[in-house]
Amino acid sequence: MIDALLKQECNLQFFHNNGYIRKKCRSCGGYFWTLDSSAELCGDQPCVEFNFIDNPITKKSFSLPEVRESFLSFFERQNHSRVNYPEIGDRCPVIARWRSDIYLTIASIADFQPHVTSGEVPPPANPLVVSQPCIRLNDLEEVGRSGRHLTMFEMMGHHAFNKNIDEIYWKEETVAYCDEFFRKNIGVPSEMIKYKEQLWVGGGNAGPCLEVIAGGLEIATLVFMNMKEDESGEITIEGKKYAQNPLNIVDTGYGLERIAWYTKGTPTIYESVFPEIVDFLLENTKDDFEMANVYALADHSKCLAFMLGDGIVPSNVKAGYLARLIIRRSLRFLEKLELSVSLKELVDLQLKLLGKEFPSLIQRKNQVNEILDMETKRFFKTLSKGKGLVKRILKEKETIDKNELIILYDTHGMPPDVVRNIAKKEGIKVTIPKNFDSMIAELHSHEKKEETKHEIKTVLPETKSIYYEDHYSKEFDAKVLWKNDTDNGTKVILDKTTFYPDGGGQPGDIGVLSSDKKQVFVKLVEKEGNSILHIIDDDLEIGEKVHGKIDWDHRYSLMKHHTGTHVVNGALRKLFGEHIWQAGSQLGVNEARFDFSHYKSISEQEIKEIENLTNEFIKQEIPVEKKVMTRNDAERTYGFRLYQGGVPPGNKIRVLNIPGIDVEACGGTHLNNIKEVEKIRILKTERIQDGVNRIIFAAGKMVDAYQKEENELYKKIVKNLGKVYEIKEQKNVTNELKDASKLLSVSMDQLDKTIKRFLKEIGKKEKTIVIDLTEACKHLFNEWKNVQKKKKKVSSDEIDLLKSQAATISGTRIKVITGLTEFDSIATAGTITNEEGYVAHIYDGKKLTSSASENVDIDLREIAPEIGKILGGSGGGNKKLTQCGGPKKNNIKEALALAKKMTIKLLTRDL
RNA sequence: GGGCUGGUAGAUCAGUGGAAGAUCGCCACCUUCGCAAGGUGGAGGCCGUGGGUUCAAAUCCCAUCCAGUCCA
Repeated sequence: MIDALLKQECNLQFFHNNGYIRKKCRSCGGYFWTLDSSAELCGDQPCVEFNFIDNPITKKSFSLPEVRESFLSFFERQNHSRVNYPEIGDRCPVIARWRSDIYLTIASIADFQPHVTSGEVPPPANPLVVSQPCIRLNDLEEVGRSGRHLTMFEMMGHHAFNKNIDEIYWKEETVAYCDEFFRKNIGVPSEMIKYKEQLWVGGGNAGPCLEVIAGGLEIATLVFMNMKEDESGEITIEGKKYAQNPLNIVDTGYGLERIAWYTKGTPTIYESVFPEIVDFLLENTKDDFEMANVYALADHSKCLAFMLGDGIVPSNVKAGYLARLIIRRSLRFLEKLELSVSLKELVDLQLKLLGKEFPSLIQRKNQVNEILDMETKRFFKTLSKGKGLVKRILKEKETIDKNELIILYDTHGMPPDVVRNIAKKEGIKVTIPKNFDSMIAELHSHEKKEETKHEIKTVLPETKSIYYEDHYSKEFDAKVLWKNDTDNGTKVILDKTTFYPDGGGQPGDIGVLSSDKKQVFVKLVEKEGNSILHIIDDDLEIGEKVHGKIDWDHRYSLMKHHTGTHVVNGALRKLFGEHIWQAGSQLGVNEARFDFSHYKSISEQEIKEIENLTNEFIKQEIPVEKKVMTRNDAERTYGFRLYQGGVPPGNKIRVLNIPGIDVEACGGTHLNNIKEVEKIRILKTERIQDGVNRIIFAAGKMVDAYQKEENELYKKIVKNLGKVYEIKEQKNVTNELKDASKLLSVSMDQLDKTIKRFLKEIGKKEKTIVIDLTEACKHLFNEWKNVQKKKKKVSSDEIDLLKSQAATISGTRIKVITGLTEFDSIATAGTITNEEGYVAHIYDGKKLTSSASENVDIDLREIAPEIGKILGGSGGGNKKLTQCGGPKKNNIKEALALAKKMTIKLLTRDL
């Protein structure tokens, strides 16, 4: 059925007019179009070998920029527009910021998915042409070895989006353009080109396609995307049903690097793509090396130049992990090649070479350098830690089996071949299972949780959102359109509202709705589609007219925090660089938290800088622009920077612009001028993940509230300390509290409690004069440590005193001691019985320790539980040392008496 | 987003419920013309933090913070 479909779909007038004939490949059975009537093979791999190596077919050999420019300008002449974005120019970034389903840009069409391809958003231009840098990590192992795989490549594409079948152009023109481009611009003779019929499937779409093959190499793919996955579709492909797509999309992909390679005919693609880098590596490597490693490293370093240059921050999550993966692979290739250059220098060279064609990359040079430095250090630290681990395992077990290899890699990041090398040096052979990678995959394959979403679709009346017309509207009149009683309360939908629903990190409004009869409280506001649901604590009737009023203090504080978040974001970017990107955000009435990508933790100094810059911005009293723009206009004007908080659906997006500071697509409610934020104070920063930091800050009045709280805590602590420490100066309260909690290694809310405890435990009476709180805490901590030490070190006077109370057991030479001490009972009893001939039972107020000298033949475990019982507990230990205790501390005399009695009984048993 | 580790002396790490250890480093002394090395002795620990279980917790349980690592 598919064969028939393809035959019909690919039966183009172009082929017939130009003398092409349709043939069936003798090897793979696929159909292809060719001018060569004697051709029996489709020309694709593996049916034929490459025949352009060392034998370039074109007259001219093309460099990458030459191929790119030739392509772009050819299609410009055919009325295609180049895409263009501020900051990066004629392309999209390699990190797919506008998409939530993939991390990396994997094809030129990815630039336009999902909104353009679904028909929801018009294309930025139609038709258009782009040379899109792409990254694919699927065939990582093949890179460098196969001679043709790359992780980073450019996919050139001319795209047309047809609402009707062929309003722009469709199959005939596509093939004609392609033919002309290859013939006239690149110089590929027509008779060398074969068009192979295929079915293309991917990302929920499908369509017929023609693979353009020359010299055994697929140099372009022309996809005619006209189907989409649909349960009620009539065409079945690979078990899934497809129906007609509302758009007929021309999706072409021309391999920039492959075309250059084809014109140069070098042994592998790598010499054609980065000749300078390959040469550079060869100059700097030692004699004995594998060429595949040179190629892979050349590729990876270019990939990194794009990843890091486009702002990916290495991390253990998401796209950041992919960057780290490539960094670590590169570092290992560097080691294997024994190169005298660092990864940083290598990527730097790549940036230098790419700078002309991709100027935005080189602007991030400093951050890229710093990131690579840090990542290199981190990797070697991991390796040296792992090395110790491997050696310890070898010492213990003298072998490393597959389970240990898996643990070493999965938990400790030790690549198996590195483990093998370490073991080899120790003279132990380790075999790596062939299916190691799949074993790791298997390990992780059970982790996915199936999320079942039960979407009950009920048609709800729509609500008009007043808050967008005026972010400051506080009251309104409306009518109840719908209601539903649930466990959480009654939900009502009004015809219009200014209650903001919970979403996008901004909590919903609270307030009241009043009718003629009563007033109900709005607890929660939710959004479902285009309806806004108010969850109320009482009941309202459908059709009732209500007057709504939101809790303005609540909302205004949220707005301050929301606009404040954007200002903080802008300040961070200004201070640290363009790699700063929102990773999450949650607003509150009291405070807000903002997560962002950055490659290191924020220092105390930096916190001050962020705070200062943010407050400086606020003082500039910049008006906030709120506007609704079409997606294309917004992207053209502001770039992908817009999508900080995720990608909004639809063609119209709300743009919040604080000129010169920050611009984002944002559906929240905002202030009219940033001066209304008043001030911002950073309460805390933390590193929530590798490569992701969190700032928690307060805005407006809440700053004072936090300051007040801190002042109170400070006063309380100083008062407690006052009995023992006379504090002369009050310095910066925040800093002093921070220092104190750091010093005592407790969190701020534990500070008061801890200081109280320490004061009690040192039992100090006399007063000490100190400069400030910090010094008082230092002093307190040292005193406390001394007390702890003293407790463990028993004074010899105490020992002598106790020994003098010893009673010799009649008929033996053994002395028994029972007594109380201020010192640690274990230490005391232990010290006594270091000398021969003693049994000691010592109580220190917490527990009773029984200890016997080495030469005394006694099992104290017979005694411990018995005397423990008297104290209301139990006891145990080993033969010569037991401990016991319990809550009934008043019974201690009785317990000690029994201990003595039982000791005598046990020791005189055999007499 | 999910999984797995680890947090004990300045560093690297032992320590599976009963008196906190080893190695290196540090300090002092001995040995030496001096250094390296060796010998003897010593200092250095809120066992990440908070709770719980227990007569008793570095150890078991829960939470939390920090660090590492793998996967999507």
